[in-house]
Formats: sequence, structure tokens, C-alpha cells
Amino acid sequence: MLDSKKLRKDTEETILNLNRRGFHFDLNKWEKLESQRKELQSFNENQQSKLNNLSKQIGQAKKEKEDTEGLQKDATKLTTEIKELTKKLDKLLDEINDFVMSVPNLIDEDVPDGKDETENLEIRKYSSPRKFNFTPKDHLELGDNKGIDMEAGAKITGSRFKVLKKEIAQLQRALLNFMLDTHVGDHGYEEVYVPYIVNQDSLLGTGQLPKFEEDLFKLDGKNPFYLTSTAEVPVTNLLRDEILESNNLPVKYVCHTPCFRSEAGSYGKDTKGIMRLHQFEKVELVQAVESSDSEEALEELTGHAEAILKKLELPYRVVSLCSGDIGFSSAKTYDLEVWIPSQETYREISSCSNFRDFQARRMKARWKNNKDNSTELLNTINGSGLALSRTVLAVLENFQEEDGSVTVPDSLRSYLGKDKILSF
RNA sequence: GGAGAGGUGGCUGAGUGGUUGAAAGCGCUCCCCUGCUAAGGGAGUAUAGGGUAAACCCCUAUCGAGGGUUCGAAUCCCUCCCUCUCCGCCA
Repeated sequence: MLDSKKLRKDTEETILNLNRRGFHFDLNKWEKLESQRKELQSFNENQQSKLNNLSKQIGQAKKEKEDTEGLQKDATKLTTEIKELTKKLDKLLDEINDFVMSVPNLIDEDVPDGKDETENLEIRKYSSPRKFNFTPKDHLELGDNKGIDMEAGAKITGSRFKVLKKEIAQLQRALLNFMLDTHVGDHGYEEVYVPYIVNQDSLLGTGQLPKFEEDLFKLDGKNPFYLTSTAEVPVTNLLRDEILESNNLPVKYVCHTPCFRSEAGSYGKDTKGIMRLHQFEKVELVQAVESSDSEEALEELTGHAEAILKKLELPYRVVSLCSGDIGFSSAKTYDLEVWIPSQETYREISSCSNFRDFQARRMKARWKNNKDNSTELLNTINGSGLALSRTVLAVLENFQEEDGSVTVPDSLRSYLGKDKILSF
């Protein structure tokens, strides 16, 4: 959510910024709603003030055993009027809230302009794709009958669900532990375990609601619960309605959860294998910092996600998402894209974003600045470190041998207890 | 699932219809004081919105959430959510 004060003050600048991401800000509607609100609210508050005074007078008069009938009559009239005004005002405020909640975050100045993902800006590349002296198989061919069982997933649930078995299930578990240990041990994150089912307030807080409900799985019970689409939701919402002491900053959480996504709108995309599923595992990094530190925190957090790829010796590149491709809540996003031999292209394996105070404002996540005794909004940053399914995929494909076996990257061998898998 | 007790500021906790946005304590900020420390004294210290672009100041709302009663609700009534204790069931 944007600061509505800033929206009122720097309207032109805000609109220009929003235009960069292709968002049309309905200025007419905004100004109309705002002027209506101002008028109605001032008047209503005025009437309320009058009523409060009257009530005090009545209280005073009763104490002194004076007649209050006339005063009470006036007060009743005012009360009725205020009830109606308040109803109108609430309706208007709802409308304004809906409007403001559907406005995306402002983007940072250094976010490249562009209309879609084809115009994302490559920032740097690490390592270079391996040259195979045979035709590399894709992960499904490698895993077929050896641990990736898409048919079983379809039987148990439906399309876009996987079953992993044997060495590939172990590989996923090894990667998971390797990632968590690295972030906790080397990068100083606190590991948290959280619910996988979240409520509406949490989803509103991080920005998945109200705009993106179709991407979520909603449960059917009496409470409006959803399966979490990313650990970002439960983890960032740990800070909701909190006021942190400055000596507790920065907050650095790492968390593994399954992620559930309906993948509405991706029909026909990545239909084969484990690239795009309704359920996948992910390790998520979340930081909360003072606003002056968030740019640096994004660089740091991106580096932490990159460290995993480096240790796994996977070729990747970092791209800065352009203004047309960047997410709704994000001010700036780096995607890490890993090399996928079977597709001869880089594919997203992590997305690291600085939300500045956009999420914090929605969820009232604040910190106490003892220097001037003020309470300020936190800045939140998060990124995948990394998406497990795609890491499994990338390791299988990048480290495959001609005979269909897969060499285990050095850093993973102690976790897996093997140098080589799928060699049968 | 049954029975009971609760939910008040950054925290602890008082408050059962009338200047209570809320006592007291802790914490925090600033100042004073004792050479430093320990301790003590004083002042300040919720959030959101509006009057206003800002300051002072003023107004409004907020005591788990939503509704109701009333001139007036932290306080009374209803619904829901959550926490705790006991019992039952259970990985």
C-alpha cells in the first residue's frame, strides 16, 4: 500500500512512476473520492464533537440534579444524524481502501524500463554453461523410472503434482538441508517453522490479496483460509502489528515451506516435468530493516541466494526485472536464472525483492526509533534461496553424464553420502 | 468436543455507564544531581485520520473483531476470533 499522504502531495510524481510499470492511475476517481471523503469526514467529526460536548453537559447536569430533557432531545437528533453520516462515510472509506489497495508499489529509479520479461536487464553472469559432448537429456528423461513419477502425482491428485522417489527424493532433501544450513550457519539467518495455511489478513499484508486470489488455493471450511503460496506470507506476517526495538534489527529469517499455487493463467506453460507445479518446496529468505538499509539488504540477500548456486556450481545469471515485469508489491526485483541444458536457456530459480515499506504499511510492521522516539515503518526484503524443485531439476540436468547418471556437486556430497546418483 | 476464566498502551497491570486515551509500575527519550558507576530528582513518551503544505495547537476514532442498547460504553447485551485452566479424544 502506498502512503496516501504522499499520494495526495506528490500526485504527479507518483502517477509518472506508476505509468512506468504500465499501471493507469485513475486520477479523476481518486480526486473525486478524496474530496468527498474530506468533506464528509470533517462534517461528521464536527457533529461528533458537538455530541460529545452535549453528552458531557448532560452528565454534568445530572450530577447537579438539573433537568436534562431538552439537551437529551438535541442529542438524540444528533446521534441519528451521525449514524447515517457514519454509514455513508464507511462505505466511502471502503471504496477508497479498495482503490488504494489495488495500486502497486512505486518502482526504484534504477529499475530498467520495459514492457515485459523480454526487456529485463542482465546484471551479471556466473560461470558458463557446460559444453556437452553428447546430447543432454532433460530432467524427466533422467528421472524416468528412477525417481520422478509424474503419473503417480496425477493419480493421487491431478496434473502438475509430482512424486519423488529414491535418490531423487533424497537429492531434494539433501538440497533442502544444505540450503538451510548455509543460510543459518554462513549467512546469519534465524530458522523458523510456520503454518502452511494462512488467513486473509496475512495475505492482505504481503499483497497476495485482494488482487491475486485466483493464484491461491482456498480452503472450503468455515474460516477463510488459504494454502500458502510462498513462505513470504507466513514469515513476513510474523512482523504484522509488531513494533520492534531497533537493537533487534535487522531481522533475518530463513524458512522452508511447501508452496501451493493454482498456476491460473499458465495453461500450456511448462507442462512437462517438475518446472511448474501446484506444489513445490522452497527455502525463503526474509529480512526486515530500517528504510535507509533496504537497498543494501536487497544486494546482500541476493548474494545469499547466489551463494547457493555458486556452491552448487550451477551457471546462472542475475537480471533486474524491468518496469513492465516487476511484481505488484515490489520496488525492485532481481531474478536469479539458472542454466537449463535441455532448454538451452536460463530459467528463474529465485526472485529477490525490496518491498520498501509497501508491505509494512499494509501490515503495520514498525520499529521504534529511540533517537527521536518515533515509530517508523520497516522495510521488507525477501527472496528464494532457492526454489527446491527447480534446483533438483538444474542439478540433474547440469551434472548428467552420458550414461544417464548424475555426478553430485562437491558441496552436496556430505549431505547425500554419495558422489554419483542414478547410475543403474 | 464438554466446562470454566480471560483478551486494556512497547511490556506488566488497575479500571463495571459520565473530562478514562485510559491509574500505577517497568521500559524508553531529554534534562538535573552525586568525580565515574550504583542510585536519586524533574519533564516527556500510543496509533491512525482530519483541520493544513508544515509547526504549534485543535478535533475525531481506536481498550481482541463486528454488531446492538444509551444523550454518553473499556465498562451492559449479542455474534465471532483468540488465549489460559480442567475433562475427553488424538499424531
